[in-house]
Amino acid sequence: MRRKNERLSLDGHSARPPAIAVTSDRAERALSQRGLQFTPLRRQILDMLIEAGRPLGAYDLLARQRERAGKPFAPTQIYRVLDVLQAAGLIHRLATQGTYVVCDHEHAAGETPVFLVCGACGSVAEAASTAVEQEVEAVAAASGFKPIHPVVEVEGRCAACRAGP
Amino acid sequence: MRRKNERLSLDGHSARPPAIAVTSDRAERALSQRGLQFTPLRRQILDMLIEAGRPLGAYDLLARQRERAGKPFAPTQIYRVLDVLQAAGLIHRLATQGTYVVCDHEHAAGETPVFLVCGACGSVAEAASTAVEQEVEAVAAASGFKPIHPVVEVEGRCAACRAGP
DNA sequence: ACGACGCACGTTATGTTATAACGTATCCAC
DNA sequence: GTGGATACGTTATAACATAACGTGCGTCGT
Ligand SMILES: [Zn+2]
Ligand SMILES: [Zn+2]
Ligand SMILES: [Zn+2]
Ligand SMILES: [Zn+2]
Repeated sequence: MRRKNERLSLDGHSARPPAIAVTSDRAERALSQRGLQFTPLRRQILDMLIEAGRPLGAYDLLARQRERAGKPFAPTQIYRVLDVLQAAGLIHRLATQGTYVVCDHEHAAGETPVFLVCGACGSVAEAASTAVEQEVEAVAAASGFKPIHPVVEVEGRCAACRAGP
Repeated sequence: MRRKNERLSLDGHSARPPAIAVTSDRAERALSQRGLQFTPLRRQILDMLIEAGRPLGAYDLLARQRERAGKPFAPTQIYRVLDVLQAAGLIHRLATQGTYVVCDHEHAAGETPVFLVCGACGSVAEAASTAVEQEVEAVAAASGFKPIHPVVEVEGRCAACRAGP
């Protein structure tokens, strides 16, 4: 049962900018749709994640923000910003690592994000798959379970690390 | 005796042998195949997870082991045991929760474990799906990524919680 | 004007999960 | 008997996350 409506928007290696650039406009819209604002602090945290081009931990962001602002910051503040950005669909949390990464995609309903995490170089690529979503749904349906938030993270080896040292 | 996981764990599409109980024999075999031993400490931790019938955190296990032994234990010791049991395929770590749960299945190659986590009652059912494995493989192949360890955890509502309060 | 409300941010403290680094003992192959 | 692998003990620290409470500010209904 091969589904042909698969969308595989894979955006290569994390060193490169995302295919769908996360712009101020996108963030602005995503937040204001929810009655929230794209404040300077939120912009700064999001910018850090964009610039890093890879997942960062909350305390990593905390340290960078302290440098950047020259002021003390508390973990709480970072986590609050991360919660908001995540709720707005601008970033994802990687459960296997406890890190946060910019979202590459405009997610349509019926698509599950799939994260390809290279165990060698640490790069993470985000894809979105309707087929994975459907198969997960099938597994859940078999036990009467209703999926709300599927998490799919795959540890493995990226193309670059398979090719050379 | 605590209520065991209900037999929700089906796999996607193919008939497969029913989930097996985790016995001492299974543990003994799984470990010795790797040149490791099923020591008293390892047995105790595994037993706790079996008796609990649900995922437990490392520090939860630590506290129980301290009670049980009347001796002080260090987190390191627990994590070492968990690492060994996980490597032997006897338990799984749930990344979304930071907890550990006994494995329900004899996993065949080509099957991805799928965890159905009820956000209402906290129950976790394990399933195994070849279809999910294949679709994840397809997504990975599109970017030259080689999957080694797929993680699939689905937050949602279990059959019981959908039925009534 | 005024109060009630929601959002955004600041601050202090604490809780939870996981690993580093080093030491001891045992067994077994060479 | 030396070296390697396994297993366990101990101390300390790192990394991730939340609780609880307070301030300021704009908006809205009255
Ligand atoms: Zn995304
Ligand atoms: Zn790589
Ligand atoms: Zn399993
Ligand atoms: Zn439930």
